[in-house]
Parts: sequence; C-alpha cells; structure tokens
Amino acid sequence: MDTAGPLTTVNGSSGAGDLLQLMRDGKPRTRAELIQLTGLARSTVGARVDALLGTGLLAPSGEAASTGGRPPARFAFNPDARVVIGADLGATHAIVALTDLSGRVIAERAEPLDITLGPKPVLDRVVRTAKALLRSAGRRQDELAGVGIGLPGPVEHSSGRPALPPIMPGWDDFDVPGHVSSRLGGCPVLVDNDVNIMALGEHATIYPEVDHLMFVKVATGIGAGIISDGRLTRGAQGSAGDLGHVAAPHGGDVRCTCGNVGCLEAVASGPAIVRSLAAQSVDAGDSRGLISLAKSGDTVATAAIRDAGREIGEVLATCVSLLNPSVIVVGGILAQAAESLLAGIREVVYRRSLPLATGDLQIVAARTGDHAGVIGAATMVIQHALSAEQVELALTSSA
Amino acid sequence: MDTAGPLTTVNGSSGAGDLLQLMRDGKPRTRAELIQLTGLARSTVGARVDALLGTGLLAPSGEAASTGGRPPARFAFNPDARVVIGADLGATHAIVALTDLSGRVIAERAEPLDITLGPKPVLDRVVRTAKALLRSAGRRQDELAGVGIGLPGPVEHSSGRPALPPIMPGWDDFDVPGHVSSRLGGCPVLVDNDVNIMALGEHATIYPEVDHLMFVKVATGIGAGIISDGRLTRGAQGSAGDLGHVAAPHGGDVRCTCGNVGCLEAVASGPAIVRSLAAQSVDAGDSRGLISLAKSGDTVATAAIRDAGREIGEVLATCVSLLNPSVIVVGGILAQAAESLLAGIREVVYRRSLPLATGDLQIVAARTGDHAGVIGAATMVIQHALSAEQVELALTSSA
DNA sequence: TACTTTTGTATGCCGGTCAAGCAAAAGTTT
DNA sequence: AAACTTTTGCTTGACCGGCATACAAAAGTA
Repeated sequence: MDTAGPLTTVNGSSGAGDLLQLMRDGKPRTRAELIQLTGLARSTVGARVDALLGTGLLAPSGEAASTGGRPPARFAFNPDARVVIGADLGATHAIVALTDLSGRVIAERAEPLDITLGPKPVLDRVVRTAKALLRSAGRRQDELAGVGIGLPGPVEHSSGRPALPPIMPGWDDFDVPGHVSSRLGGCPVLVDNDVNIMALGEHATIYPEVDHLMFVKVATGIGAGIISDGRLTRGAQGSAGDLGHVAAPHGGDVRCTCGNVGCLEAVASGPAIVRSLAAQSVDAGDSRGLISLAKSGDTVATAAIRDAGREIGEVLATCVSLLNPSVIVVGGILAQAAESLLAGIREVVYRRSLPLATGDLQIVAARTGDHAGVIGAATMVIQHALSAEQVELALTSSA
Repeated sequence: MDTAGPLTTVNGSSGAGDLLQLMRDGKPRTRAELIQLTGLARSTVGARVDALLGTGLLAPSGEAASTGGRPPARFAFNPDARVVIGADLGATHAIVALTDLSGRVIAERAEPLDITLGPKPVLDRVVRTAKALLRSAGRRQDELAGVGIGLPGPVEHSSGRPALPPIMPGWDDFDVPGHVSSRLGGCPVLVDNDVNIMALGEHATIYPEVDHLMFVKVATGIGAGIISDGRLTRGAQGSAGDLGHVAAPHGGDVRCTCGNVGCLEAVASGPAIVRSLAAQSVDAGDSRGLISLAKSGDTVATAAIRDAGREIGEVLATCVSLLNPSVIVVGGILAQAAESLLAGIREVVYRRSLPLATGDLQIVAARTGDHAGVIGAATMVIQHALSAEQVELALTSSA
C-alpha cells in the first residue's frame, strides 16, 4: 500500500533538467519530437513537460499542422520565465543590464562609477541600479534568477573574491557574492574577470557551436578569455588569459606600469597608441579620441592602430599555435577601429601560424559590442541557473 | 559463476563503476569505509564490491585490526587484473611496453624503426612486438585492456587518424585503430600525438592532483601537451601545443624546415643547438652527442643549451600568462641536460611572468624519463578502460 | 457522423537502492 | 570454554523512476 501521504504524481521531475537542455536552443517542439529526440517513453516525456510547464521555463508555442487528427501542441523554451542582472564594472564606469534567460537585454543603464571607491559603495550602487531596473521592467525580485558581475581584474571565480587586483584598491579578497546576495534576496551571485565574461557572452550568443574560441580585449589593458572544449579556461589561480604583460616582439625597452619592460600592453594598448601618436605630434587625447580620429580617416591614427594590431598579432600567433582555436574575437574599445586593428592582427597571425592551425581560423570583431560585458555576465548566470542540476533542484524543492 | 536464472542476484552492477573510481588511488579500504565514503547502503556497497571482485579489478588486501569483533576485510584496486600495451613511435625508433593498470611497466622493448616505411609495416611490427611481450609475460590476449599509440605528428584523436603529419609519409588519414585492433582481438586502440601522450603520462603518474599542467618536449622538434582543468586540451583540429614554429624572440631570420623564419624549433631544438655548436667549431654530432658533451661538463655545450632554454623560456612565459599552469614539465631528450635547460627556462619565465601566475608555478624535469611516451600511451588506455561507463559496460555484458 | 491523431490518466512491471532483520563467521574478553 | 562484539552474507519488503500498455477524452479532418 502507498503509505506516502499525498498522491505522488505519476512521475517526479528527476530528469526534467536534461530535457530542458534540449529545449535551450529555443526551437519549438512537439511531445512526439521530444520522444524521438530523447528516446524516452511517452509517459516520461509527458511528465517532464508538465513539470517544466509548471515552472514556466517551458511554454506552449502554438500548434503544429494536423495530419488528419488532433494537432500536436508545441512547446518552446520561455526566456521570459525569469530575469537576470548582468553588471560590467570598469575602472571608471558601470553598466548594469536586466536580461531574459536567453541573454537578450531588456533594459540597461550605464553610469560613471569610480571603482577605487571600494567594494561596498560600488556594489551598493550596482544593487540600487539593479533594483531600479527590475522595478522599471515590472519584475519582482523573486523572478530574479541571479546576478553576474564582471570586474576589471583577476577574480577567484569559485569564491567570487578578487585576487590581488592591480587597479581596484580595497577589493582584494572581498566577498562580492555575499555582499550582493544578501541585498538581493539571497539569489545566486557569480563573479568573474571582465574578459572571461565577454568571452562567455560572445561565445554563448554568437558562436554557440564553436568549441574553441579566444576573446581578446584591447582597451586600456589587453587580455584574453579562453573557451576550450566549450568551457571557460581559468587556469590554476584564475589568471589565465593575462596577455597584457607578455613580451611584445618589438617591445624594446618601453617601460610598463607593471615594472617590466616591453610588455604588450606598453606598446599596443589604447594609451600606448595615444602616446605613440603624441610622439608624432598628433594629440588624440585618450582612447576614445583615438577611435574618433581613426573613424574620421586619419591615416596616422589608422597606421598606428594597425601597427598595434601587428604587435598583438605576434602574440596571438603564439596563442594560436598553443591552443588551436577556431575563432578569435577581438573586442574592447579599440575594436571599434576594427578594420585597422584586425588587418594588423590577421596579417601577422596568418603569416606566422602553421596551415593546419589556421585552416579554418576566423579572426573577427566582437559583435556584442558595448553590451559584451553585461551580456556575458548574464550568460554566466544563465548557464548556472539553467544547468540540469539547478533546474532539478528547483523542481524538487518546489514540489 | 552465476547462471542467468530467474533469481536475479540481489543487486546488479550499475553503479559499480563509480565505486571503482574511488578505489583507483590504490589505497586499501574496508566495506565500512566505503559506506562512509559513498553514503550508500550496506547492501549496495556489498553488491558492488562483489561485482568488482568478480572482475578482478578489486582484490582482497588483508584484514584491518579488529576492534573487539570480527576483523573487517580490506580491498584494494588490483592493477594486475588486466594489462595494457603502450607504444611510443618516433621518427626512427619504436618503444613498446606492457604495463599493468596502474601504468607500471612490466616489460618493455625498444627497437629502431623507420616511420617513413609507412603505416602497415610499422604497425605490424608494433603488433608483433606487443604479442611477444604478452607471451613473455605469460599473459593472454584477452587480458589485454587496450593499446595506446603515440605518433610523432598531429593526430585526430577521436578517429585515431594522423592529420597531415609532416614527417610521416603515407600515414595521412590512415585508420590506425582499425588496423591494429583487427590484429589484436578487437581490443580498443587509442592514438594521439606523442607530446599529448607524454603530458598524460606525467600528469597521471606524477602529478595526479595538479589540474593545470604543461608538458614541453624538447628534442628534434619542440611541442607541448596541455592539461587544463585536469583534461587534455587538443584544440579545434587537434594541433594545440604546436610550439615548434612559434616565433622565437631572438630567432632572427634563421630559416626553418617549415619554410618560415625564426621559428623556435630553428633556434632551440636539438639539431639547432648542434648547429650552433658547429658554428663555434664544436662537433657534437647529434642530439645524443650534445647531451654527452653537456654531461661531461663541456662549458660551450652547457652554455648553448642554456641559451636554448632561455629562448624556450621566452615562449613559455607567454604560455604561462595565457594558461596559468601550476606545473611545467620539461621532457624530451634535451631534458637529460636538465640543469642547463631548466636554468635557462626558469630564468626567463620567472622574470617575464606576473607574480600572480608564477606564485606557485613549478618548472621541473620529466620524471617518467625515457618511458614517458609508453607510460602516457598506456595511461590513455587505462583512463578509457577504467572510466565508470566502460567498467559498467563490461560488468553488464559479462553478467 | 466516422475516422484519426494527440493527449491525459491509470495500471502493472522492472531494476536499482534502501532499511531492517537474522544467522553465520571470525575475532576478543572473561 | 563461554560470552561478547563486530563483520559479513543473505533475505525481505518498500520506494522510486522509468517503461509499456491500455483506455478514454479531446480536437482535429474527411
């Protein structure tokens, strides 16, 4: 006899997470298609679909054409079931976005914010903005699946604590997830390096099929996020991808802020290019000014950017040989002068790398643009919240 | 043996593979300890232990001290349950070894073998040697868990076919596993690049706890095998780690066999060092001669090796920044002059890399020595054969 | 209205796991 | 030698997830 109190619904929800993974691509499917796709029994698929409909993660999506009988109902992943906050903190600005579960930005707010103010004031500001975004979108806090934060420095991802960040005084070892989570109803908070996050965002939204990708950010600093076998590579201390202080082949003995000489960042970053222009009596002001110059067709500026691209290309050629990626995405503010920068990079990489490695290597500009950071931060949270384990945990606890 | 009668033995073997993973460390344990460790019920653990005892993968290992009652029986992983063949093919030699399931070499045979003879004669020779080793060790062919083969060129690991190898004429796209497996009773045959295989071997046998490791082979060529997050990184076309034709910072315009100039291999490989000594009127002969010279204390030779180390170090510094490994293992014949080579490498890497990345970075010589290749090849097979899925598959099919 | 196809619901079966109990085995203590 | 302890083997009953099947209701087409 069934001693268990309430009528235990025919089937629990155990494998429902796996089914959701299939639906993540957004394509609507009928039950029959899911049976075909998973090889599960009809009753099992039915139960799991029901469970996912209950959470809202799956939603009806019209009917398919009838073949003479009752038309099958279609279901699709419902990105609006919950929302996510993605935050991209730079040295002097913060962008906070509210996205749906597909990483689409619903609302976004950018504001100047000096990261040197320290973690508490900065994060409190982010939290305030997040709450404002939620409110303006008419979403409740319990619809928030989580918060993703990108920081301009090394972060130990597993704990969410910055690790000796050079430009973030007061942030070292600060418990970012704890501080933010307690102010947003205890939702999950994930933190990572800004470059890793951009790599994640570009990979998930533009190149989901590509298993080996490098995202290179060229701005005030130079860094890379590495997707290898479809997963982000963080390295032993989480400092993987730190290309800024690699030796540039023609770095000479230009002094770098890190104390070393000839670093890539000292010859090919935004400020470095501005300096080299200054030496040629062209005053670009800052990176932004440099981009304006380049866009206006200034040949000295475009040549300087192309030279920087060549220098970066030399380093990337080594990276290509080492990692054999299929795609290199170039982002950061300098990528707004993509033609010149990419021309320099491509020129060197294709010359220096072996045919086997460059066979189907693409070198392209980032397509998520200014949003790269926030989209990536949101993507990190989405991947976590929509993972099979998390979904099943949510289902069993709500049942 | 159990007859497959109606009385289905209390418990099947489904989760037995997981339990074996716990025992892979070789430590003997009692049933009680396994219950504690896995959280499974006593009956379940008992059934799984029985199943594994049946395969021989687990074996009794004495008794533990009694605490007043019947002393508990101890069990340990039994590496002698089956054997593995590891083969390391170089340009001019072949080493074939018979190992147990812990990767320990039981018997080994090295013989000169010209790889340019083409796949069939070479592989047939390997098969013959493998059979001889099995016979001399008194092992039957059905005790063979599989064959691992390392080849001196790029290999598509998933299919086991060489991919446009530069020094292996006739091997391109040859079905190595098919050819070998059909001659050895259909056992699994896994193939990979020789450097990847050495990385695997050194990682599994010496640094099992390290999640991020680079193995750098310095010999006729220069290449690296990358372990990232505990897994081998092969890249999009399987050519990851190909450091030989990366630009060396002081490569100048030395012409390389690849057609490019200034490649690392053209200035820091064995033959390159021999050439540079020749220019100083020192005749080392070949790489082997060079090592003898260095071991005899020849200062010109050791200086040249150290210089090569510096050159390699420059490239590795970039790799360290990119991948942030905990350990760099240097192997290949040149590592036999480890003091000089490592001194050069360390000098540059520690100078050029950021403190965060070098914080706990070790740069060491390979410890598996000449066996690195065969042990790695065997390790690759062992990891496959002892994976949870494979073990359970074997259990269910034998039941 | 008759036919077809999808869907919901109920039921029995199977295999894996757990919890509990009992008896045998193999020690230690008195 | 007898009593006690602890491990181990074996059995039973229960639960759970998933499968297969059956049947009826729903929602179309012919």
